[in-house]
Amino acid sequence: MTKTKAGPASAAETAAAPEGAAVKREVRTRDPERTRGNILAAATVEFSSRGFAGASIDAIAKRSGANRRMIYHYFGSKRGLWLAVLEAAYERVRTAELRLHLEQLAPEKAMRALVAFTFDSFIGERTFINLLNSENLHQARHLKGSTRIKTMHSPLIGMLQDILDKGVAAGVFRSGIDPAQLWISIAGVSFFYFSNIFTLSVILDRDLMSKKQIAERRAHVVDLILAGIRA
Amino acid sequence: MTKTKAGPASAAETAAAPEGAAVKREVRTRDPERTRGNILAAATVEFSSRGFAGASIDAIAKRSGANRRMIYHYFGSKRGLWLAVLEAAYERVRTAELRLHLEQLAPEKAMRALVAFTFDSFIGERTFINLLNSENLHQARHLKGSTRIKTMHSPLIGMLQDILDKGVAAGVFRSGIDPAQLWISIAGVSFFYFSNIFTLSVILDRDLMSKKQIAERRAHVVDLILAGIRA
Amino acid sequence: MTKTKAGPASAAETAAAPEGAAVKREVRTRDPERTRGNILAAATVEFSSRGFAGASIDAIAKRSGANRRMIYHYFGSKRGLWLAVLEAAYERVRTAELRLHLEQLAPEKAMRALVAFTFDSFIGERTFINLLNSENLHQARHLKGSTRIKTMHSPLIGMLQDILDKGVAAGVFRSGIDPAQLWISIAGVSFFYFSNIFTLSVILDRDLMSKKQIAERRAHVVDLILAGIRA
Amino acid sequence: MTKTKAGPASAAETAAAPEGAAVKREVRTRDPERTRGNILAAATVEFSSRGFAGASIDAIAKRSGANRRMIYHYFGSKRGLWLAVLEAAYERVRTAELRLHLEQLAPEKAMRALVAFTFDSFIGERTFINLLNSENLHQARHLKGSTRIKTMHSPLIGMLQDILDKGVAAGVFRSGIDPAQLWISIAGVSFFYFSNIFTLSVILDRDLMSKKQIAERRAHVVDLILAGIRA
DNA sequence: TATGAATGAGTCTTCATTCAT
DNA sequence: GATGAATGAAGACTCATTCAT
Repeated sequence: MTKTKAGPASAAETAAAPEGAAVKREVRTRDPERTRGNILAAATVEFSSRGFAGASIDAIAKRSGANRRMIYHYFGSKRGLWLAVLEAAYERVRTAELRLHLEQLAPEKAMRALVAFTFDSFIGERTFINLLNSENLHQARHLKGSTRIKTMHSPLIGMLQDILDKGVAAGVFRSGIDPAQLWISIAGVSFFYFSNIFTLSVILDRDLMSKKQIAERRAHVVDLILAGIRA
Repeated sequence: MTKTKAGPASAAETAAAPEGAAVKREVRTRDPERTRGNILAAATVEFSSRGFAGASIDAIAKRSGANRRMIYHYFGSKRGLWLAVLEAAYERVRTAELRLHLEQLAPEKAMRALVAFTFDSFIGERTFINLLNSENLHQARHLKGSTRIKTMHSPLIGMLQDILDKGVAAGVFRSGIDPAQLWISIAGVSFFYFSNIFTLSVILDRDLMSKKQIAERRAHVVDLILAGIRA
Repeated sequence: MTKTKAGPASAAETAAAPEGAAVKREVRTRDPERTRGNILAAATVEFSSRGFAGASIDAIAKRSGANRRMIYHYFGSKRGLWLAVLEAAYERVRTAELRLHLEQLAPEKAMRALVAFTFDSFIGERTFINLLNSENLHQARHLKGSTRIKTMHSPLIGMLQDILDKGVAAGVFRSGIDPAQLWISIAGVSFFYFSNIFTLSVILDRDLMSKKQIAERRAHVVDLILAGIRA
Repeated sequence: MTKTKAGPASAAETAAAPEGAAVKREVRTRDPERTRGNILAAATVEFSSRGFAGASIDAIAKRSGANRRMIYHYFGSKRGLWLAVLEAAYERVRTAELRLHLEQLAPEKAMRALVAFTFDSFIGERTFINLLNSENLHQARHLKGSTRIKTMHSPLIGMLQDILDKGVAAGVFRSGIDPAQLWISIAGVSFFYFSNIFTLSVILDRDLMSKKQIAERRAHVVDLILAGIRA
């Protein structure tokens, strides 16, 4: 993201910009890449914590340390900014998924790892959850128009297919399981827990945010899925 | 628009107001119950389709056919109205759950019925999903203050406990399954599909809203859960 | 315009509101008719002196002494306000025209009076001129939608027809003159002088605003038209 | 968008830029005359169709294909640009007037030609009309400061004087007519028709833009003026 | 109970203009 | 000569809420 523009002063500046915090720079040099990045980071926080309608351009500008006008310069509109935030979030998730290497593992171990990875990816990260919920509230209006996201296919489904095939061949998994359906289920049992963690905590009268509860949930999820596909 | 003060003919008119539709009455008699109900119905639509921040008091007033001031009269504030909407939604869900009678069924059949019921309860109903997502976006701020909802415990968990116990005794289910965790899983695999149906449809490039896809999902969900708890 | 609402205090209040000036009232009682009127008066000044785009809702609100929000309450939008201003202006002009009684006069005298009246109606009144020019800049977009203005036909054309007929019968006017064309000409020779008075003053290097120049113009206009239709 | 520094092919390209159209060039060479001209053409369109306040520097920049900054480079400010547009418009009109040669014609024929020429000069050209109206809205603020325009006296008034003198000498025109007043009248009966063509069409319920109506108007105007000055 | 009038702070967005390169 | 980045003020319009009747 950072464009090294090789000025003598720039090295120090690009060093540490606390992401998400309001940025105050003494030296206001020109750095479009940085300005754009700051806005995007600020918008991600605001949008994900308040929803699309609840977030305000003003607050985003303030948080990013940039001028309000710059948002329109770089992103055109509130919706344009939202889309950029969404795309960046998807990209981050997909990138993380790509770092997962399960080819060498035995089917059962691989599946355990994949489920656990999916579960863990939601811990301490409401950002993506909230963005997804908001986008679904708007019926994926923005996502539909994004060619960029459409081409970012999740590698997880391909991995699942491979693992399932190997497991079936090894006689440990039952056959006939649609990997896409299974992926939705794995994501679902994890996502729902974190997405609805606040209301569920009230309804069930438990603190689902606690480490203990999360660990229990993790174990349950892995067990349930593994048992669910066993031969 | 024309206002005629309570004539003798008005009694018949107050009878049936189609809930959820914008109400246009020639004769506007005084009918607190009705006014309140109209506002609540209108607010449910607006809140669930636009989220808390996205919904406007004005739009709700217009849709309900009531005066803007009446909203404050009956519900105090936007947040008060939101809470009332939320409570009513929970109540509707709980009431539906109570109509479910699984006691006489064999454990497996009962479990299948319960999973299917949960799944079906989300079909064609984004209202509750959206309300829940919005409430979680706000970290259950309103729910926490509602004594009414806190006492409305879902009967499903109790049912699950019974079914699991019977199944374990009959040797068809494995033991050691936490009914609350299982309930979250059942809800999760169903909820996530419908909650994220728009983004998932784009990402997976399938029309998940189609009857065929929903039927497939339903079968997968029931199978997965049943297999997941089998002895 | 003033709606006498027969409260004991209202009499004093409705007395003298200096039209067009910023209104500051100590007692801020409710008086919709008055608020609406104040806004309309303020908008007329702003719109006519700055054009549609140049006028600002804020300035109109300030000048009217009303809240900015009230403008939207009463007129819906800037364009709605503009239309109301335009309609009121047309109404004032038509009303003035109706006070003209030329039936008893001899044809030549009547025609002189009508031309002079038309000319005089533009003296010291840029309001209507500017509104018309702005509306034409926008291709009569608003006027087209106004049923109210469409029904306000100018009585002048009918009068012209009568005068022409009588003059032809008396042998003082030539026949075959279209009253509508003549009306456009009478209006044109007067309107253009006042509408373009500033640029013409510069180009011709004369102060066309001076009383002397205006008197000369008036004489020329009356003479030209009279000579132009003479038999 | 791609910027290629002055290649050998660029010479041919700078030849003919269709004035008034948005310019898209692959090769963007340095051509001050052209850039200035493009801006001026774009500004003429924007200003004349939206008025001074309604036009935006941004839109002009976009339409001209030039950089926003260039406008300030060449014209200093929005007002400076407006003045340049106004001056160019006047120049075009004056140049057209100079091409009119009436010296050889008999007084009546010459006068007819002059009136018809004036009338025709407004057909299909709202540009100048709108610019004049806007400038008058601002009380000729910019025109007053333009030494250039002040020296561009309309040759028409001189021509009128000559024709009137010849006509009086020949006994066909009455004496004592001020050529400046007559010029204003000739312009007025023509200008007003076209300037207010939209509102008049609505009010009179006729399509004054139609060829038939314009022809009728032209005949009326010529006849009226000729009759108006006849001896 | 019910209503429309009224408010001030807020919304997103665009304005003309200047700065650094 | 030419460009894109950056700015603060202003644009129209909507917000949730309260007041007077």
